[in-house]
Amino acid sequence: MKISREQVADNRRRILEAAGRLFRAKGFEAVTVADVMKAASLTHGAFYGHFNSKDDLIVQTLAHIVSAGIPEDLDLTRYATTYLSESHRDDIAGGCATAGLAGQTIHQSPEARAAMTAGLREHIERLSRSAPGATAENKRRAAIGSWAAMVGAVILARMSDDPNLSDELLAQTREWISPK
Amino acid sequence: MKISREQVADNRRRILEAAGRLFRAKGFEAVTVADVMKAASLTHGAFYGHFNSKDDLIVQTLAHIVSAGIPEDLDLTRYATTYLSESHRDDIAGGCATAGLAGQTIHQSPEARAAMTAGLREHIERLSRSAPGATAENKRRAAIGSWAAMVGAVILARMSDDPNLSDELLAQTREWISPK
DNA sequence: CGCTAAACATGATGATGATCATGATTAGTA
DNA sequence: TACTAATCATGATCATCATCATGTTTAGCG
Repeated sequence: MKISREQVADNRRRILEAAGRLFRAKGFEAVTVADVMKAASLTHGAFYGHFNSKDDLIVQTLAHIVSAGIPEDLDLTRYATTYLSESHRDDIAGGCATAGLAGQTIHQSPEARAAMTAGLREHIERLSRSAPGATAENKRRAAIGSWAAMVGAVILARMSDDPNLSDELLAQTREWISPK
Repeated sequence: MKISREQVADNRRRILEAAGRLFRAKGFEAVTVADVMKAASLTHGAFYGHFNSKDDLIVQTLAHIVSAGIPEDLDLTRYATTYLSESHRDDIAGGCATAGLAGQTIHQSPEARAAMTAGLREHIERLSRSAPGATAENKRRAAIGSWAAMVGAVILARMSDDPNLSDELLAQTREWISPK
């Protein structure tokens, strides 16, 4: 059965969406092509009509996730509060792609790293605008420092199997960031 | 051929050592049991005399890495400088296990997460002692905030495919941490 | 209104890798 | 000095995927 152009575009979108959630939830290696296609309500055979390979899917997915979802005008303090919330920590599949996938992307293809790096650069610039500081350089420093702490704290909080320690990591980092 | 007790103990040590380096360098999934055994100068068949499974190896390796190598009396500022150095960023196989494996451990067995959490708790306590701050609570906050930033910065710096951005992430985070 | 090629489903194929089975050697012990 | 069991090497399994091959349907075009 052939499918309409809109249907095809929607299928591709659903595949990328499903892949994004699954990759964040389980990591690149633990997710199979069949898993992704099933989550997108398709069969594994249809996959290669959309992508050249699983590596290709990873790159496309990263580009798709990373470019979307950054609020244009964000307040760093407010953003940090949301980012370091328990609900964001618990929403791995829907949460920040950097926190969820940066560690894994280090071992991926150059293209995948490039996609993530592009997102990282943009994110830092976005944060710099609303960061505290007199000079542009100070703002950028605050943005990078805060961003590193946010990403690190969420990763550590997700890794900890002790709920109290996990909560504390988020809370202390929240406090630690704001007064600076 | 049977082997002397010391030889066996040494073999096990070499397996854990090799696994530690390989896991950090390539991630858990990308490393095969045969890879590890080869790096330890043994054949894959001997593996199951030492460990029950690959998952078991992961747990033992994490416990082994995490418990070792933390200086008893460290100065937080000095430690941060070393941690956020380019040489540490580039030494993935020999560098900090938290930065190298925390992101992956989230998706591992409960035992693996427990091993990492134990190391994390100990590390935070160690850092708290030398952290700046009037009260114990302030010291702990500084330790957690700094540690989150260090881990996050190294992960992001390793992920970036742009050397300049990577260097900047380390340098800015270094500056961002110290003045507080 | 037919044609053609795209889009998907189904069912291989092939490689990889974790784990097991077997056999040889010898350290440790009686 | 003989015996036993531990340790390792070699060579299977067995399951899991990524990827490919083929067939079917039909959207979109002439």
